[in-house]
Amino acid sequence: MHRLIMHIDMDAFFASIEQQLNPRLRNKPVIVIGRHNKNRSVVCAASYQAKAKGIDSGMPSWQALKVCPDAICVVADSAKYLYTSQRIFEILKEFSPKVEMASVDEFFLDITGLEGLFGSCENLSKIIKHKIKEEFGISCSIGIAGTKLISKLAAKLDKPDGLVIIKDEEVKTVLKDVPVEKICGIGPRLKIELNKLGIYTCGDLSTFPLKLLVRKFGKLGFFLHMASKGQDSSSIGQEYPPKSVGHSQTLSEATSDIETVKTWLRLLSEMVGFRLRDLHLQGRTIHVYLNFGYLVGFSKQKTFFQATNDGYEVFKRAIFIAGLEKGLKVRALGVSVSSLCVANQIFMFEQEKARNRLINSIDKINRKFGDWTVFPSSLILNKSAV
DNA sequence: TCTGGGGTCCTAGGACCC
DNA sequence: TCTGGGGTCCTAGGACCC
Repeated sequence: MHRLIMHIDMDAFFASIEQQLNPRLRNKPVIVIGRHNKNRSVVCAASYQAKAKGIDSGMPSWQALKVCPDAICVVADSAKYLYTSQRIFEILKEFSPKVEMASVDEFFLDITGLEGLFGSCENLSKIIKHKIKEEFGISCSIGIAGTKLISKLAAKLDKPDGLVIIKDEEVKTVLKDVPVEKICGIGPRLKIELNKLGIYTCGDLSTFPLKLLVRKFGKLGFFLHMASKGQDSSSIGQEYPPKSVGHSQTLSEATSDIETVKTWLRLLSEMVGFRLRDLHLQGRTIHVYLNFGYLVGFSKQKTFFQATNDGYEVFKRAIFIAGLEKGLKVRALGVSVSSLCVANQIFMFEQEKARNRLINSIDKINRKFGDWTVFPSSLILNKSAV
């Protein structure tokens, strides 16, 4: 049986939620930004009224405000969006057990065999759109095709509130004139490289010799070839544990004070440790990243014999790896942990056992009364920034 | 005013083992 | 005499996605 994949792409998700929750924002150009400082943020989402003025996500917010001075800025509240996203996931699960949350605002649904049950794909799409609209007051665009790749492309072709169905026999014709950069996985760099080879559309890409693509791009060459023909065998609904957990922060202004840098590393390490413990994971590889300005910085990593999810331990290792020197002007920094495995530490020594009891108690308090009710005293100067 | 923060995957070179 | 080839792990860096 032919597979049938539905891609559900929420329209201006963050901005739509904000407009729905605050009627004063409706029908107005709204931009959702990542942090309070309008000059050092980027647009996470723009309402369709803002998009009409030329604003789109990823744009620096100062630039967005230059383009559209009357845009209303709202600071992103990821907990709200994640909650809505999970609720949408639950709704979709009622239709098919094979659902996948591709990102906070995108879902894949395997609807193979469901057309009969709901009359047609169009009808099923209408029902899903209606359910989401009824519950959250927001719209989505739906793409349906035989593969994840093409269904995702289809959903983008008619936004907002669109529905595009691409049948297997139509794929070749539809893709022929689609610019290569519309394919998920082909970004700005790859676009330039392909253009240099005279490849501008998926049609161009599909007739380019596979041998040459592989010689130039390696494994990626295979993907490009398959993608240009709309072929993609990846399945839906497989859940994988995370491969890394990290946090990073851009400072409001660059600092050369090592103590401030250490304080931030401690905070980020504690946040990473807390999330790892929440996920019942621990990791052996610690990555530290320090940025000193535009395109200047480094990232270092080291793999340790013993896995950890203790924020203080992550911090100590991060400091060791970073080897902080005087005179560095730090603008942004990050800590992440990978080489993850299930946390099942056995503590041999009384001191370790006591430390573990302490961490568990702090986690319990913080879960009950909110993050950072209890926090390391060395963070006291910076708690306002948390 | 001058680009966030969360991730994934791939590559290439080096070390090391058998 | 003096070194093949496969495999794995580690590290740094880059491209890409939302």
